[in-house]
Amino acid sequence: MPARSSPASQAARPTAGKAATINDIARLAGVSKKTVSRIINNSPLVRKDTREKVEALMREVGYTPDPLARGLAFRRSFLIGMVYDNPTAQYIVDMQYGALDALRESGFELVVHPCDTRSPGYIDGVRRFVQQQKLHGVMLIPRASEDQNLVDMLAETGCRYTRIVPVGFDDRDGRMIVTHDRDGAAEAADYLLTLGHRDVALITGPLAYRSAIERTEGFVGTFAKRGIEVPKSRIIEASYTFESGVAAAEKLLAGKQRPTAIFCGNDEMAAGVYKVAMRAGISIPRDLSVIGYDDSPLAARLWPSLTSVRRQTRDTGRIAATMLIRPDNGPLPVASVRPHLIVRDSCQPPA
Amino acid sequence: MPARSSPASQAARPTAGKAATINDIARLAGVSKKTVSRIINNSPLVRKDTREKVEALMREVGYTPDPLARGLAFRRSFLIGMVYDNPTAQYIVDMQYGALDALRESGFELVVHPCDTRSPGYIDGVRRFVQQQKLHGVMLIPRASEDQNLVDMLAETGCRYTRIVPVGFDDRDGRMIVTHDRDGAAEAADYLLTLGHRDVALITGPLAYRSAIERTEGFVGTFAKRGIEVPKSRIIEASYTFESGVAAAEKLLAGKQRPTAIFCGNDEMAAGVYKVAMRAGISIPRDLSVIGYDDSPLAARLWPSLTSVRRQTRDTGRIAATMLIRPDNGPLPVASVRPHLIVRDSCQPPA
DNA sequence: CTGAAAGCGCTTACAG
DNA sequence: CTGAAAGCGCTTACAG
Repeated sequence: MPARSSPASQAARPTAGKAATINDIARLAGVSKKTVSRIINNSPLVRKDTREKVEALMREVGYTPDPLARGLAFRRSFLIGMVYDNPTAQYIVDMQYGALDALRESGFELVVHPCDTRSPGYIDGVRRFVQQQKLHGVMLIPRASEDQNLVDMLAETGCRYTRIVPVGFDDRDGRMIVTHDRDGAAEAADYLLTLGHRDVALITGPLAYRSAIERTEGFVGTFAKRGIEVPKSRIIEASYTFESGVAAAEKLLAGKQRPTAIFCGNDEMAAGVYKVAMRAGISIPRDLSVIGYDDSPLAARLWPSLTSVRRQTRDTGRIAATMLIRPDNGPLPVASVRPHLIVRDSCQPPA
Repeated sequence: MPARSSPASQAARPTAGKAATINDIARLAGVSKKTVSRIINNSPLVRKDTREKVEALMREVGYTPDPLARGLAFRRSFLIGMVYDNPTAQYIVDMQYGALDALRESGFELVVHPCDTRSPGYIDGVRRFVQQQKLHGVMLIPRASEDQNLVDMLAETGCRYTRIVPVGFDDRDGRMIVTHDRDGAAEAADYLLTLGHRDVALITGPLAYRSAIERTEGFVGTFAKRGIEVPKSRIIEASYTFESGVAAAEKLLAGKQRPTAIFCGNDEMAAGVYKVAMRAGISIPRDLSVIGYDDSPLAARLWPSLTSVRRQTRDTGRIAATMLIRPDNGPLPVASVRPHLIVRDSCQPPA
């Protein structure tokens, strides 16, 4: 059989149907595949002109390395996991958008993993997710991010992670983004103080979560600084749901001694306050001022539109993902995101 | 060097730190790795007792095949992509939950890919996503699912897909889930007719989308069957946003000749109607009945709570993902999901 | 700065 | 029904 029809000489260029591989690039460029590999991985051990020649070729051929093959050799995939236990759809979607902002053109993809932190096996579920997929890293979203058992498991398996948490968590590794909830609540309190409110109430999320504690302390503390104590009877612990907001509002708005303003731990519960007030003929904001937290789509759609504390959710997601795909995995400075008040139509000075 | 300390004899059991591989299982079970591979892939060409023995061993060791290695050999990953261009967060999250219901314990994971169908390069973006990740399949969510160019690109690259679409799309391949929007709108119309409404109005989504057309025709057609024509002046095309709902409602509610009821193509626009009505002192439902579409969280949180058409979003996502991971890739019967009306407090007979 | 060999953990194609 | 060889497209470990 004549040697000239050897497969090697036929495959001088990759076929249109099949994608080019590292071998094609190496052969076409006249270098070893190891050199191509070095270029893919941004190794400094490549001469500049070699790098440029090969990179031009890769662009021309439209070559991108196969993440499956790279993952197998690296023993680590190019997938970022997002682990969350949060009922607020807009928050989750914003966080996903933010993460994808950072991941775009990076070769990494985002794999979603909602879970139920109250179910006993959930940590094992995350462990299997992380280990089977050989995840490059995971983003821990509130409230799952507050679970130290989850973080310990991740540290034990050696999986890198970033946590999105309020102030008050151990920051020795630096891989966290701190959401200054206290500041957001304080800004809401300042605003109400400025309007002249003195008799205010608070509907908080479950105080088992640090974020709920931070928001409560931020609000109550700001009034305390002005010498105004918010009495215990004006603070109701609810569960971040609409229904729990309704129940809390019913208590607060029952008697004659109503507060002139209510600050809610999220917009869902604020919507519950709206419902109770509307039903009772209590006019917002004339008879009652209301402030929410989250600045969810709900806030602008309620009537009157709801003043609320906006979180930088998309930015937060972007920062968290950026941390995970940094080439070096050393300690990082702790990142901070600050909430701020969006003033709409739900507050005015007390009557 | 004595032969007894050979690596092979030391590695009789996989180490605690390292996960077992197909080689460990094969050696421990006394079969070839090819036989283990057949068992992983549910090949019928394995004797029953061999299969049971090996499966027991895999459970005992806690073995799961590496999706990276399998993907490399198969030339296809174990990832399902979700491609969407939809602003409604709850809809997207529900669809993700549904897909994950189907993917749980299957070895597949869900990779999200939001995109902007109005940007010129978006189809190339999806193509790169699909090809680089060697996706097992993609779910096409409305409204991206209506884009024939997208579907054509996918067919060309050989990537399997499922589309979630209204009635009216080519179903030769069967890989679609039909969301009978027309029926949902008809049910809303029937309900208003039963309450006695005759002078009704309609705020639709962009009629460039088949789903908006279906909802419009379902509503108008049901009135037509009763001999009632909905005049063109009572039909306003908006863009599914809150703001566009506000603008449409302002037109419809301006003069003295107001309709007694308004059906909206989604809840966002219905919230816009609420805002305009509230501001104008038009009482819902006394002076005006309103129906939305989506049954989003907003519906229950508005006051009065909004009657709305519920879509089986989570079921839809589950069915779409189930289709994609079926072992056979042949033609399938077209799946159907039916919307239904959730009656709340926003409608009553006309004054 | 560059490369040849071996390996990551699976499957395909072939043989029996 | 079972298996030995080669290969998927990369990287690691070593050598130069």
